[in-house]
Amino acid sequence: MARPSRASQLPNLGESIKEAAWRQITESGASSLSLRSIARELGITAPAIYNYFSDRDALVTALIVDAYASFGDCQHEARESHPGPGREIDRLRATGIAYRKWAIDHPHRYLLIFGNPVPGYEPPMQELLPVMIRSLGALLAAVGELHALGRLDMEGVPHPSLEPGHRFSAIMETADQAELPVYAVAMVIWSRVHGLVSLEITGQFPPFPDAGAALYLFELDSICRQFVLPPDHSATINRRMP
Amino acid sequence: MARPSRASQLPNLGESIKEAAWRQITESGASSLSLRSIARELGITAPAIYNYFSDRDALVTALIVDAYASFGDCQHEARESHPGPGREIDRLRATGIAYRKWAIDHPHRYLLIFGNPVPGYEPPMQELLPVMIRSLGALLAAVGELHALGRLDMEGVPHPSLEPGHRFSAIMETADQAELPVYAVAMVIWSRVHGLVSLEITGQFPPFPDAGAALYLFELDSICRQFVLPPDHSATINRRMP
DNA sequence: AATTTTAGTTTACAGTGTAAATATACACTG
DNA sequence: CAGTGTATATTTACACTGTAAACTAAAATT
Repeated sequence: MARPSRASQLPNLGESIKEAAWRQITESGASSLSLRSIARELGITAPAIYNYFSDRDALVTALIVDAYASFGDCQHEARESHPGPGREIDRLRATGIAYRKWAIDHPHRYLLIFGNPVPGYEPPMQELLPVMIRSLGALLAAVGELHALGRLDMEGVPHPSLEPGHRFSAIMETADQAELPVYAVAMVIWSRVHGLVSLEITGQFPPFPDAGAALYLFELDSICRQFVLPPDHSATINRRMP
Repeated sequence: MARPSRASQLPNLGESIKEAAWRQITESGASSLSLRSIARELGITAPAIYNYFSDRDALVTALIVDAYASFGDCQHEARESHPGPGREIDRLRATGIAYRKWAIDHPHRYLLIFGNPVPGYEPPMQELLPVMIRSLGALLAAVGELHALGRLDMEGVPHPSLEPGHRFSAIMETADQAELPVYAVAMVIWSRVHGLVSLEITGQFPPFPDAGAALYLFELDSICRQFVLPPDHSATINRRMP
């Protein structure tokens, strides 16, 4: 008995493996996923998985790619739900709201891609970069269009210069030099949003009901107030004078 | 041969185990630590460790407690390095600076206590709460004294109400109801600082030289500008009128 | 129909955490 | 000092993990 007849085996085993992996991850925590128990759940033997994923790491990478795709979809959909001129702030806020919603709906996926890496896992950047860029591209676009309208307040934001040889250099080399501060602002926004969300997801939060939602909305407001200039008003005027 | 003579064994084996564990963690990543390889490094057998730690989890807990203690020391030292009245902002900033410095000096310790938890590890809150409270107490004190001086701008900060039965309820029940917004502000500050630092530590950062330091200083400034009112000025005056 | 490829199985090996039984060095007691 | 008890290790054993190698039979191709 070396191979069951096709009738008795489920089609699309590759996808089934990933599904089982997600099921396990979402209940038993992040990196306690085991090839053997996946196989058990699917009624096959463990080495059979190696026909679809060369490695445990390869499986993890596939999961990460899927997670990034799902996250990226969610981000871009949110942004595109407020089309048209004059709604740039709505687009920025919508991506922010969607960020937390997706993270709370899929905490383990969030931690898988943005948390600290799985034990021995070294992420293959070449494979992950495209999906990473796309998923964070929504925020970048939202900030970028505000900048294009002259409505981005970059006061005090450090103007970065390129560092060659870094893992993310590929992203940056294509960018316009003049837009580098936009990246810096996006980075700050991302870090704030990530800070709150990751603390909330990992349970390191105060015992206040709806604290997550309330603090998150407060932070979105803070972000808009700090970085977004009011529309029109001809040029840049100092809006804060003590 | 069931037990080597005391001359040939190292004293304080309990501490030696933790040291070996740290050595392994700092080089081979967070949760790839193995009792057997610790034993190998110390020239003993694996089950001997069970005389000092009832579990692999117990060892991890001990490491976490130590990490919190080191982190807490660092935080309080930073705060106390600017004593005296009129230097409240210095104290707040110093704890902020120290926060990142400690995290960068001990990235694995940082991820161990503030990152996503180790695979199957369920943190024993009863044991960890005291060290957690103490370590975050420095920030809380820095924010609290500003509040006591009427220099804390809590505009828009959500006023939380208590939620019973939460893991952290013990902390909060002792707190003055009127000081709850102080906790909220401290929480926001912590989340911003944690967001930047955790992204920097896990390598999810743009390829800009010193981006971490520059963005971090920018965020500290943002925090002070948003939450700290200028001294004196009799009462509270609206400093932002558009 | 013969051959090759595909997609599984079985077997095996080196890891891991940990429970149970065992043995000995040391500290106490009679 | 002899005898006992306890602390601290070792040995052995078990269940679990990822994964490499050999093998086998179903399906596709020639």
